[in-house]
Amino acid sequence: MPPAALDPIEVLSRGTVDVVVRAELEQKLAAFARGLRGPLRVKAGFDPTRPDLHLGHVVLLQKLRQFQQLGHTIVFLIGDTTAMVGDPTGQNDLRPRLSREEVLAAAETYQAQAFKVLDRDATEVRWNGEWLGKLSSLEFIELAAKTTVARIMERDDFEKRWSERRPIYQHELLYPLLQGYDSVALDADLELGGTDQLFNLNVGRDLMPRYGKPAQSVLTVPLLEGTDARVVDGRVVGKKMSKSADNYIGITEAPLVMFRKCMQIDDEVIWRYFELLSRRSTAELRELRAATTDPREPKRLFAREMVARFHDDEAAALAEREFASVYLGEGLPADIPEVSVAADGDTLWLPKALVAARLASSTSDGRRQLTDGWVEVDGARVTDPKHALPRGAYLLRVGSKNRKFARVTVA
RNA sequence: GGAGGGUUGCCCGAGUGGCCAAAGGGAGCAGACUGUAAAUCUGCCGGCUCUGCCUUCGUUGGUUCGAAUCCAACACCCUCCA
Repeated sequence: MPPAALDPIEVLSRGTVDVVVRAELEQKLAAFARGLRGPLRVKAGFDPTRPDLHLGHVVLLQKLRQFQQLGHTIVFLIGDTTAMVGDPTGQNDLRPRLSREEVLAAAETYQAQAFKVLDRDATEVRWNGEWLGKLSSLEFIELAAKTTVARIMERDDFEKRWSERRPIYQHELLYPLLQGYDSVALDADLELGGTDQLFNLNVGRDLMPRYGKPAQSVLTVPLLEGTDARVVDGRVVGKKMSKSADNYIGITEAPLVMFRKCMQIDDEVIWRYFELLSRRSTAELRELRAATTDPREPKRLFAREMVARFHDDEAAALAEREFASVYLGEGLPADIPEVSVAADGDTLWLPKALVAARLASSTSDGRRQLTDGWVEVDGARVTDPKHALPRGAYLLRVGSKNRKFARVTVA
């Protein structure tokens, strides 16, 4: 991808939601561009609890990357201490406390994945335990004295719970203060986060002048809609991408899986993905969209771009060919899961083989698949729910369009 | 503290003694049509080597030949009164 010189104004516009305060931030960027000041310290906090990054996380990482490309410094803050407090999410579920080892392991994976997007050399990695761990109770009280209850209660979630007389724990009120204090400790010039972080980011902005430091600017990026999103009346509608909703594209997923998931994105929604995730310029995308006659083409381009980015060009080319062969033709995927199962007597009942190969969730399910005609053994359809496989090796296929494969050895 | 309403499968929601593994919708899965998009249509959608059996309708116990349905106690949620 040609990393064309980035325009700071575009960085602030494309794929952003709130920019607080825009004029102020533009001024900081312009001052740097004219050599009147050093690079901005751009902070973003990461909760070291969810190690598997997907494209939704990439939206933020990519925005950070753009600031790196403009020459600024990214401060990648691992919230090892705040993770133990838990950001009040409005849910009343208390997050399980993580052990030190778990936090370290999660942070490790997180970084390994994040640096697929960020330039490690232009990134400063910090842990907030560094200063939060040292905060004395006196200092902590001082910190608390710098904001009012009214200010904290402005947060929608708190306001709502208060009016509904639902519990708000004191530590929840303190969380934004800790996050804000991070900005003080890091001398952040700008903090980035998802739209759901706007309040917390602004607390940091408010806090800094009270410590005699210039207020950080704040920029939020949208929470990417999942792969099941649709466009209704010209707007993208859908739940945010998440593993639990199973509407995600993980950046460590196999090339073929990634390619396929991209191809399954809605024709209109794909432009949202392009806007937030592609390295192509806005102008280029506009042209592409105008020139598109076959709606599959932009999806192929996007799929290729993502696979190339998280794997490499070769993998992307291969995934595209494999996709055409496996899902559009009669080819077999390169890696088919293999399992070996012990025969039950001399044979193995086919539904059990399907379960063992994880193609069916239960023997009842497997039996249904058979009677519904989904199953092929070595290329021949089998519909008898009592079918049993003698000892030997078999290639199982379930589904004809959206197919899944497994090699099973009955031993 | 008093009075009433509620708790059903992934979600919403019907069902008030057998015909209930439980209507209907949504989600999901597979298929047709396509371009592995959408929309539409069709089938499936608790488990079990399955024309049968087992477990499920907040929890526990009871009535009954038989309970998601009736009774009791308990838990949680909602509304009204104090």
